Amino acid sequence: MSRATRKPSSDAVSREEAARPRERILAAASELFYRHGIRAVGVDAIAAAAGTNKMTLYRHFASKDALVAEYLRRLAAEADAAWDVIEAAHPSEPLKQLYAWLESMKEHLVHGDDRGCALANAAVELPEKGHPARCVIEEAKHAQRNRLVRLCRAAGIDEPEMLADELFLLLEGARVARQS
Amino acid sequence: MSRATRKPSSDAVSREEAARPRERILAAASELFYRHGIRAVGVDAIAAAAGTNKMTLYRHFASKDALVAEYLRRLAAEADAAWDVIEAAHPSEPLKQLYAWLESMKEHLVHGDDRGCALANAAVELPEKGHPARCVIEEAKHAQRNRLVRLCRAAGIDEPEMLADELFLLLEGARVARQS
DNA sequence: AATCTGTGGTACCGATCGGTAACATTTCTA
DNA sequence: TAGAAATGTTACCGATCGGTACCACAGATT
Repeated sequence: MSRATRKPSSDAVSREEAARPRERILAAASELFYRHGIRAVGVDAIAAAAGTNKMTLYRHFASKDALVAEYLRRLAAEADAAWDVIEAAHPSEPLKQLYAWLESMKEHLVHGDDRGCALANAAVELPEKGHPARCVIEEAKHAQRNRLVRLCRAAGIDEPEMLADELFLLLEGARVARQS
Repeated sequence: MSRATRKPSSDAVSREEAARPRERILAAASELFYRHGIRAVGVDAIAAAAGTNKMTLYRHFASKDALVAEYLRRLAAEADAAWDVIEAAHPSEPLKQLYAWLESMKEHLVHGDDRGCALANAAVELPEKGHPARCVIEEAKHAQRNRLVRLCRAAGIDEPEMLADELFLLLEGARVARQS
């Protein structure tokens, strides 16, 4: 009805908040994919939620699969950025970084995020080997685990890989258990 | 082409192996749902894999959702039966039961089952609150956890709920991590 | 003013989905 | 053996899916 997505140049604010269609589409897709599942959301619904239409969507993304891949790539990048923030907050204090990470994970578990890990969910919904999103998922998960291992090692823990795997699996388990 | 699903009465073997359509449909659905995901499998594919057709499927199940619910109900029942087998194998030895359970879980993780927990996957694919399958999933997961808690308590463990939750989450995490 | 690019709008395509109608066929049972 | 019940077969329905063609309209550039 009363959308105000027009005239992005005359309004300095809308340049930032009602960003270019590509960003709005990605934002809408993120929310809908996470909340309702990837296969449950059609491209029409995404375009509508982004305040645009299907054509514009397909001008920015070659296919729905490409959009899904980009959605997961963004998630992986955000997770990596969160790691960087924690690292910057406690420079050269790996143990504090570890605690900060655990705290942030706890926060995600307690509030919101009641649909678990978006990457893991995507892996469940897209089991086909050749899907362009699968390699994104696997790479991201490996990166997360490696980063955790590195941190445990830097913290001087005896068996860094053991603890990292344990934490990693516990976190994944908690996220998947929260849904049921 | 050369299906031999006819004449179940004249052949004593086919009475057992090529069972009634309802069982064949459930078996086919179980395999397809687990391997490719629930939303990715159509009723036509299930009927074809079961050596029958869509009409017969709909004579035994009111809808696809009902079939999904029954599929999950069967899984929960099988898991419960596995518990009973372990319990019967080591009567009044809860610690041995616990080890046997861990061993069987390890077995499931190492061989096959590379798509994780079917119930958890279903929870990811069917996030809608009102879906008939959701209550089945939640009830089954609660039952699993309760049984594990009871066993830990019977084994004389100090904080049975703590250990049970830890094992439970680790298992869920391992299963979901195996996919990525 | 003319043009070019990005976007919105709409209508449409072929495929597939869950689900049903109607009828032929087989199998069980009385 | 005759009828009842279950199954097989085919065609179809409306809805939705991912994806595209075509044209109108806006803003920026020259």
